[in-house]
Amino acid sequence: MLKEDRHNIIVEETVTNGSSSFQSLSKKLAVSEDTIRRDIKELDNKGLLRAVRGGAVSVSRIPHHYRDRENTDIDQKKIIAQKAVSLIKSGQVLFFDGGTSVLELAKILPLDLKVTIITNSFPVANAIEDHPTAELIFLGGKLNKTSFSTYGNETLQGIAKFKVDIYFLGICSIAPDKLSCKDLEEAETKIAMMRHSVKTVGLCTSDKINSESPYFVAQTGHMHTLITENSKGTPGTKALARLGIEIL
Amino acid sequence: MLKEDRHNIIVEETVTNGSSSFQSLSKKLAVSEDTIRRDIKELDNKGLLRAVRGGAVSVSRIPHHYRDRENTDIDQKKIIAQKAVSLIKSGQVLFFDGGTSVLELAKILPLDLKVTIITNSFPVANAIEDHPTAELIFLGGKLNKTSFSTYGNETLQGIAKFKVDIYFLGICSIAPDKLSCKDLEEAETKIAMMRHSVKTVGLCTSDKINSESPYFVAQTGHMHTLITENSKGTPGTKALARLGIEIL
DNA sequence: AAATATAATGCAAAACATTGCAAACAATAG
DNA sequence: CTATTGTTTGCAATGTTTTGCATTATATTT
Repeated sequence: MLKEDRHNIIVEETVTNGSSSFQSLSKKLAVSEDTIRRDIKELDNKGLLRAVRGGAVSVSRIPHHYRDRENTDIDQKKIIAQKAVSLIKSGQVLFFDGGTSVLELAKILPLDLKVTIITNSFPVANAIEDHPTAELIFLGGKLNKTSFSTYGNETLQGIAKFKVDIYFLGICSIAPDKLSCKDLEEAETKIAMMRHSVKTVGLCTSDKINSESPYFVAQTGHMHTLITENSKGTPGTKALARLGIEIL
Repeated sequence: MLKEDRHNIIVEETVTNGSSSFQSLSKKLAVSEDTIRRDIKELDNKGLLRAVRGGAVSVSRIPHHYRDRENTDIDQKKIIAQKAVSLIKSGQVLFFDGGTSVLELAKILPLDLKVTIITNSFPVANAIEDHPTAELIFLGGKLNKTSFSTYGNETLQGIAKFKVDIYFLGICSIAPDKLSCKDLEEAETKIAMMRHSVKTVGLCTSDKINSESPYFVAQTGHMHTLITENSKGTPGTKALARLGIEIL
């Protein structure tokens, strides 16, 4: 076996599993652990993976604190994303904001869908990068290093240039009367996206229903559809349904 | 058997398997390993495959996708980035374009440097995300899925709002008289960045000197400084130095 | 702090690459 | 037909890289 082949297998193994150990690779490739160690050191230098004690881990463009958030309630978010995707039709233009449920939607976008996605979120952009037919317009602006999205005047002006079909809104907190979030700039972005879309669809794990955050986004009634992972209505969703919001 | 036939078989074997070894080819084609070695060296020169220790690997999965390009000539790019970083002072505002040498510069930016970086490149943005003090302004626009950078009217308008201290220009091709690149939109972006910066610093691995690409960017003379990994001047760099370009 | 596991280092054997050379072969001109 | 030239091929000598093992150093756990 060529060294090149071995390197490819190591990288592949590491990327698909998220990590790999000297032990397992040594057995799998029938070479000593020392050789694997040296291989991984080389691959680390090339930036193809990161060498750690005991083996290697895959390098991810998106840091951990975001990743953690991304992976909480992942099953619920997948259900929500599934429901949301059924609302999208080819040819539409969509706003995606920086929420993690919205990101999940970006990840499962059917490969034959020809849509234009406008976003201020780097993780969303990374997800769409690999999509064959979706077009992406990224909103410029200052970088928020915790949410990995852009904000500020530049971003708001960018949003104002469009009037899109659907805005997929990641919900931080929803009370019976109002939507709110944890960050002033994020709130401003969400407000602008709502104003420049025909229809607003909120994505929300049900634990966020009946919670509040410091920064006001909008009256709940301005949202057209709310998607949660829970199909049978809860008291919270029923109250929102009475306001005329479609619950999915 | 003709040499031509042998070459065809070698390429075919290498492409279908992803790789091939001197040993197996020698047995299969009933010639010595030395001959195979010489064949593969020839085919490598023609670009039909890549010679590696022990055999050859298929060239199909090599540089065309950004994530691969990122890792070619990495050592040279590191040298270039080291030289470039010495030009940066705290307080400056900088344009970084989407070149891979420029990305390397973004990665090694000293942690105490307080600069504002304006870029249209996602990889650069990802690199700067981790930096504690650098501020990042991202230029919105349409996404180019092969270079992972934005382009178009939106991007150009974004650029036009600034007049920065230094533009770090990733060079695709440089001939004695002109800079050029492989993509119309990329060329437009580079032109705009040059116009809206006080000083343009080109980063360029020396194999790109005296090459040409379809889309014109600028007269070479509009660049103030050129950085290559090769410190002792080559005929190519000396010609450029005579045009008044500082060579580092 | 001791015990244990893991990683870096030096080394020698093996695998592989490079170079130079001569034999084999083909093409061309005299 | 023969001499000349140029190319291709295999072989041997020499130089380089890779690899596994033993040793020493460094983390991690108890």
